[in-house]
Amino acid sequence: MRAKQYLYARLRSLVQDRGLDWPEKASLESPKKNAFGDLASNLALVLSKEAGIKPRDLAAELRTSLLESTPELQEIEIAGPGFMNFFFSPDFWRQTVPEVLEAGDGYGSLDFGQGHKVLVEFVSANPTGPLHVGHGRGAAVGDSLCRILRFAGYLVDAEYYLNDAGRQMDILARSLWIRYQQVCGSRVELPGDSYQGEYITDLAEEFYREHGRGLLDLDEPKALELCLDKGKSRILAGIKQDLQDFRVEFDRWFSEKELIESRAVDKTLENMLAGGLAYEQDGALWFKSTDFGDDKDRVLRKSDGELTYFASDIAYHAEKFSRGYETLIDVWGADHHGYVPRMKSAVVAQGRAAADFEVVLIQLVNLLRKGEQIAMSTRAGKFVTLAEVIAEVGVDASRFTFLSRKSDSRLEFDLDLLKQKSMENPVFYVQYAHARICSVLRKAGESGQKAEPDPDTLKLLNTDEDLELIQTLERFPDCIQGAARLYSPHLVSYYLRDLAGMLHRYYNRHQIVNAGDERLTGARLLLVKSVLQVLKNGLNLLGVQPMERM
RNA sequence: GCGCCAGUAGCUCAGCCGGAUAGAGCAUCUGACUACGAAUCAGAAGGCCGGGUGUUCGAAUCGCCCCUGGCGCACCA
Repeated sequence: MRAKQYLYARLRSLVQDRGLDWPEKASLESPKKNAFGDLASNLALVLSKEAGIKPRDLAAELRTSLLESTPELQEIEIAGPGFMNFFFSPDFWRQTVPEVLEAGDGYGSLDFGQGHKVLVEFVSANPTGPLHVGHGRGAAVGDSLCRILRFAGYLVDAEYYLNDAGRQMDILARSLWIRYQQVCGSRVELPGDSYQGEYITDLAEEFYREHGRGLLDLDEPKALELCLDKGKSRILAGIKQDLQDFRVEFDRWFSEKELIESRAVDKTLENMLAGGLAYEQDGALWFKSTDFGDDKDRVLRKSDGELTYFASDIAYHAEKFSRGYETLIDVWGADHHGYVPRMKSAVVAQGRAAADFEVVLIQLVNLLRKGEQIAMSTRAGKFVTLAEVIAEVGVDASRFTFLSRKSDSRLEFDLDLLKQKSMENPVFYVQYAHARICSVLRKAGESGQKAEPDPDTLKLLNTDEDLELIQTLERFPDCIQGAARLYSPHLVSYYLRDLAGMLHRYYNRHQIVNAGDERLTGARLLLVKSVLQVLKNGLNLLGVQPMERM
């Protein structure tokens, strides 16, 4: 990041000296191959036409003026059709080490978000049953995204939208009511659309222990109301517990029921009708979403007077904006992707830019045991819960795995594999690197070997492995920026695997403690300390614990 | 039928706002512990980037057409 900013500033002023603007398509990136320099740019290629000079000639001119004005640049090579490959002096790179150590837990944090207010809504599972593995993935991604965006300079709140109104809650109440009657010995059948999971029976039995057969004397509506309250609060308490165990925090739990009771939904519909965004037809109220790019108009209020979920979702999102958030991010299951254009059009209809509302889609989790797929069905109550997964493989391995893939592609989650402490399980690879450094530092402490971050000491970090490691540390802020810009936590986990790999390589190649030279040991201790810091910062963003011992 | 996502090494996946010889881990084979943690490392092997076509100096990446798989297309939630 530092090198890039430094070079960008200088290149840009050279471009401006020619009376030109920095072209959109010009790149400045660390190339895949070391031979292509520490940083490489296609600037000359892209600018050539506008500047009226052949790419390689332009590159040569830029090269000359840069080398004269910037001592930090050791060499610039011109390659191929006109790429410029920049090589910084080792001293420039080595400055990264004290920079990391000085910034500490803040290393990698950015002003990229510029205090922009963002609301991330995720999980938002109906409180009709415990969270399962799929919710776990959404929880891990949403939570990690919040952490990353905060680190990147956004003001972020995390919110859980509680669908505690409507038909699903009624079904829950009825399911519980019938199970209760069954526990009391009545011969009533569970309707086909009921929740059939065992947790309902457990709740019914708990209910029985508290009230005996007393509820049987109540009117059915009264009994159902009790069942609804009881079921909802118990299940919600379970969800909250699971999320807490999974290290997922929310700033707010937003109740749909309260939204409706506050008449916010009605008001939103009235406004839409008044503003010509909605119309009545066939006894129903319709949103003219086709005016905003949707492929058909959508119903807001059914002809029987019931609100659709879409109606309360529109009101809810309007409400979020009214609380001052500039960008709304929703984390949804990928099976809801068809809902995205409709929600976008609603946001645009409310006078917001389409980009103010973004949806991160989470693909299915394919749960495996011994290589065999485990079939799941929510309605039938046959699923593996998040709590079970946490108990079996632990929070760290689960979270890291959930965050190790692009969220929009399917994920294989093999319970047996994740319990193994092998390379099949990359979380250990990264945590091991962290623990290894801790161990080295302990050893160094025991024998009183110290690290002094002065320039002369740092100069001893002069091998290829030293510089490679340092350059990777220097890229950490770029990684954060990318993850924040693309809403992609998995980029952080890939980065950490890279960094851990380099550390392991370094460790096998170079002696740190007892390196034979006190100052050399000191220099290497500084280096691994800064690696430790970056591993820690990165793991924190994933919600994975940096272990000191394993 | 329409739309969205995916198709990259035997397996699981990165890379995708165009960039140079396409990467990683696992699995396979060969090596490395009398110094700091071998849960590690070094090396080998492995590819018409689903197929075709266009755009251009340059395409895994962008456009169009097809094939395959998943998911959506309600006055459902």
